[in-house]
Amino acid sequence: MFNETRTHEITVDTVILTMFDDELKVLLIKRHNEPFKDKWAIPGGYVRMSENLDQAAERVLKEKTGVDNVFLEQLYTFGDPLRHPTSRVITCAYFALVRANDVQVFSDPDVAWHNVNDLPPLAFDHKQIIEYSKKGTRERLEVCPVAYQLLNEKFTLTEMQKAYELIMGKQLDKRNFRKKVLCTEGLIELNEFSKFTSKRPARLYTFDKINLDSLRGHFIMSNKEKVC
Amino acid sequence: MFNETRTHEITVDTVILTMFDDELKVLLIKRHNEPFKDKWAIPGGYVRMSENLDQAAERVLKEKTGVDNVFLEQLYTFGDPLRHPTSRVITCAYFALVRANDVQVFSDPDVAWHNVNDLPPLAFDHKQIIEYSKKGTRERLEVCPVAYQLLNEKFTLTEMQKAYELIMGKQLDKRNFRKKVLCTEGLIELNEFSKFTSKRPARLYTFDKINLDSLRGHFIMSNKEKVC
DNA sequence: GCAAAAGTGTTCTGTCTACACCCATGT
DNA sequence: ACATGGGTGTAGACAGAACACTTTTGC
Repeated sequence: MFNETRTHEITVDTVILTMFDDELKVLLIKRHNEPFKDKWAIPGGYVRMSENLDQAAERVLKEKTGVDNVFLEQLYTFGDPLRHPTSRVITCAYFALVRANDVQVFSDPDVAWHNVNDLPPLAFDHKQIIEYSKKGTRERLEVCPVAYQLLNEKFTLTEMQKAYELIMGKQLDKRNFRKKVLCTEGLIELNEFSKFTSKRPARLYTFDKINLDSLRGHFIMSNKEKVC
Repeated sequence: MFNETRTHEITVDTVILTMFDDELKVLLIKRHNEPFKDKWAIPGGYVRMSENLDQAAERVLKEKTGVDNVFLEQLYTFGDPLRHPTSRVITCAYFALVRANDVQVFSDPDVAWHNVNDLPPLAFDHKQIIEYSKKGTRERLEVCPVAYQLLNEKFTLTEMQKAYELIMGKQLDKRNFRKKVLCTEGLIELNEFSKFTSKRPARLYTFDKINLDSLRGHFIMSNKEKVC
């Protein structure tokens, strides 16, 4: 079926997650061409010869969303020979957490946010890649407060708790959550309160940008639901 | 410097770790050709068109060590345009833990085990890849008992503790270690004792093979030495 | 009998979990 | 005054860390 040459194509695919309407959303683009015409896919593109993988992922993210300088990490590389029906494409998957407000609005109906837990039919192995991302985001969040990336610059603790709950896929106890999060390094309590609420105003917090940068890094996908 | 075509080469490189002489060792091969002639490198090879990345890594491992059916996981993909001085090679790095006894002996002086903490000059970005592997192995071990893969089928708890200590890079308390490890699922206490010791014989243990298989999986490299 | 490694429990401390009521504001 | 979401503390369970002596064997 294959001739054993050395030529593969390599792409990056980016799982771009955001939060609104009380749901974790992933950005999908409807394909106009074969293969998988009219199926939805996560944004991706070929890696250029002059850029490294991180740069390629950043470029793709920027091109598709206008979003820049965010939490973006390599997730896993998918290289099944049959993942692309007509050619041999190996893809290095990245995932990103972005603020919904930062993303340019799309007039194009073929670019849309979808609930990560209610996906339409997807092209290639993109369903698997999104599942990996959900797991990766969860594991990442257990280790550092990446959920900030989903929130506005100033946010309430209730908003942050919502972000945690969506990523972790379970409800959290309000008091325990606050106790834990309030001693997170980099979290800054502001003397400002949320307006435009018809209820008691909530205190606003922000997150130290210096620490945000140090969130960037690499990590390994682990398989916690096995032995021990 | 580069023309922006879509042709890259893709390889897998495998960090093969084992344990003997009270050291964690990595298998290195001395290069006979440019680039990096006479430098040491981790074993790698091109991904064939008919195989997926896991299969390519398994094949490379098998070719270089004769070892089969071991803990082997994807680590990270390295794609800096300058990582290879003369062409554009993206490499998907894997790491494996193997039993020293299972590896075929090498008559070739250009294939050798080196202490992971005392490496000779390495080709490409292989030093970085080995550093990633050390970290990845550590994180993996915190989650499941992969250290078994370094030990003989029957082993003493002291031997296992040694493996943990080498991977974790620190000494462990004997009593705490045993308490924790004795309730690991899959560990089987044998009614056999180590011979060939001039001291008190130690009880032997083994590990359930069914559980060993479930060790295989994917995981994400995380960046614990930052925020929180 | 002594050298050397094997084997064995308890206490303390910090972290995670469960859980219910009052507060501040807008309408 | 009431409806709504904001905000707060304590007690029990559990996991990890610190720590020292006795046992078994070969020589």
